[in-house]
Amino acid sequence: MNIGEIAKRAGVSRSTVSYALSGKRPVSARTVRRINDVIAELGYRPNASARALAEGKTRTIGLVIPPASARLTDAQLGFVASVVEAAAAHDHDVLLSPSGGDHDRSFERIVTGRRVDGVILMEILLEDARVDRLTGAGLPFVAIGHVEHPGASWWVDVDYATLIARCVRHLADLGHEHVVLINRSEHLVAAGYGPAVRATAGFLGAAGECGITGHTVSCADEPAAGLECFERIRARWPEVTAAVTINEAALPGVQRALDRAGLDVPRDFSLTGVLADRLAEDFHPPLTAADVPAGEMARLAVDLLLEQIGDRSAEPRHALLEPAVTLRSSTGARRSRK
Amino acid sequence: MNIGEIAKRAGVSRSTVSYALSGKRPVSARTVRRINDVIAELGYRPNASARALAEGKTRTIGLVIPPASARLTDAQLGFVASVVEAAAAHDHDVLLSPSGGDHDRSFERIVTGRRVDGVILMEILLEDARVDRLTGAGLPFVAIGHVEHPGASWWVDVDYATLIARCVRHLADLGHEHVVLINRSEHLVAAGYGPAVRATAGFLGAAGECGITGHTVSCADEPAAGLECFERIRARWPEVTAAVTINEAALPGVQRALDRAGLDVPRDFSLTGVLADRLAEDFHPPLTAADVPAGEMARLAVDLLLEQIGDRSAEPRHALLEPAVTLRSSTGARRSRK
DNA sequence: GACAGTCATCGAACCGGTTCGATGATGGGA
DNA sequence: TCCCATCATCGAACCGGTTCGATGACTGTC
Repeated sequence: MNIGEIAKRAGVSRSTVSYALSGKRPVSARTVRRINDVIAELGYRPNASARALAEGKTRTIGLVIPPASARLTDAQLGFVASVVEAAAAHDHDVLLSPSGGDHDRSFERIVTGRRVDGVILMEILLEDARVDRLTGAGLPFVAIGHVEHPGASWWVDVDYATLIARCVRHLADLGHEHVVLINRSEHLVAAGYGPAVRATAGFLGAAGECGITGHTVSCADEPAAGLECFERIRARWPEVTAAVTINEAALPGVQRALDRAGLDVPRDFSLTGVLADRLAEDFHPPLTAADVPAGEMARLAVDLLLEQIGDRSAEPRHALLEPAVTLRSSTGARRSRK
Repeated sequence: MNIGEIAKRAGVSRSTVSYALSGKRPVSARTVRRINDVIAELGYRPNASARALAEGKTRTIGLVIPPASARLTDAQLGFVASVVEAAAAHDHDVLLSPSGGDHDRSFERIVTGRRVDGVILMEILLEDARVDRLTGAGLPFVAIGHVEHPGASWWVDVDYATLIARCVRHLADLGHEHVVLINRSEHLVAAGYGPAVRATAGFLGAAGECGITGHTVSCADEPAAGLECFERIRARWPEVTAAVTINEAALPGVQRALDRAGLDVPRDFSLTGVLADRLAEDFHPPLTAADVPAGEMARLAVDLLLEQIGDRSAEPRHALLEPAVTLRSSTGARRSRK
């Protein structure tokens, strides 16, 4: 069941079989046919490890995911699936590696064992040790999200600052004067998680420019936290008439809180933010929001990575996506209170 | 940066370095120390492909997932993450392969390329060609779910039939006489997806035994479908006072429909089923339900797979989990109507 | 009919590990 | 003092592919 066996049965040398399969040198049509017949008969497939060893290419990319303990969000899940599909479309496989927590052995295995040709790094922090580690190891990689000073690196990200700012301006245009940002968890903000930090910056900047009052709150990535968080907002800042959010997981809780308070969206309260289209559309009413296009980001990341693998000296490239804020039904003009 | 280089700098042969690293033959303490010093200095790590080729083991397991087009549910997502963690705990990596749709090249690559030592197969159908393919190829595998006639194979599953039957009996005990099963999508039922089919069987069987009326409906795996589905149920069978479900994704829609209809749970309507604990707890009120313990199943599957890989002639084993139906607050005695 | 130029194929080396049998050094016992 | 174990280490073969330089057969030309 190896190439030598095929060669023997076809009456040729091992190298001829190899060339017949790869097409890297001409082989007579008759010989190719004979070899193919034998291969079909025996159901032969080249051994991936042997090929990887000889070629120095594994045709595999590593995908570094957050550990299971930090429950993956819906968006992250979609991203993983899309990366796998995009890689499959290029005949590449995907090796998963949890990182963070105590699972850094896995990350090290991937980085130093030449198991993969390159890596896609999810959930980048503004300062991220893994980025330095990969740069140091000389392993091609594409980051999802970008560090504070990206320098010469490859990455794909959504421009949270700009998109959140657009949401704020949209609300200001509708007459809202007191708005709140429902951010991701305190922990992520403290750790310097890009989207959380940049959303805050974009929010406060735009609120200042528009001359309206902007409050920010952190909220754990769970429905229960969303409910609790929204009720706290109502209690603390009753004058707030609109919210902006990037916290997808908290959304069901926010929905529940709105229902419970008897607030009609958008008549009594407006809600918008940066969220996967699917979630925005599942809300009642559907949310005016900018998409987080996980599928597109995945495809882009894989394309960039393969480009980099193909030409190790290529100029670093990146993509900062700015999906449009899609108008749905969750934002409306502020009504005078009382 | 290869073993030869280490050997040269440490003044020993390649085999000595190999033995020092693996400990498969004794090496003098002095030599080990010298070798380790050189390795630490150069940051050497053995090449995984070369090792896999020589050992005939890749230390990698394949995880066959549904294609991204069939959006993964929350439970599936958690399962993937848990498999990766469990494998990492045994110093194994996980290679992902979407299957179904037009992505079967990827599945074939995994199966025939000796890229993995074994496979975990998600989302088994009652008749599943992939099971036969793997059996034929002689590649160790553990199925999540079991085919109709499992024969001598390895698998892990939740006993949907029994659990759903328990839910029905629980409702019957509370006095409910007209209950409905909210199943997964029509498509899955038709394709012979185990949980959907077995849930139906368990539901109808128990309803018959208890002498109550049981209706079944299919529902796509989306919140919107859940809402629509629940309203159809109310219109068609107004006498129904309780529902059993295995459709996690439809839950938010069901919740919305209950709210909209002004039904109080459990006073006016009871709801139970087989669902991930997390989702059951996020419901309002928290659902009385049996858990789908994705993490435990993942760990079990990995353990079984590694056992099988370690001893290829081991007797096939399987696990049919029967998590308890946890009483929360969503089921109550039927009130006489009107 | 000798010669150059293709074309198809072969053999050997290589990728970077593991493993087996052999060998030399050391020490203990008779 | 000789012999035999034991211990540490070495060299070579092997895993299953790819790739390079070489070789022989065939074709066409003058």
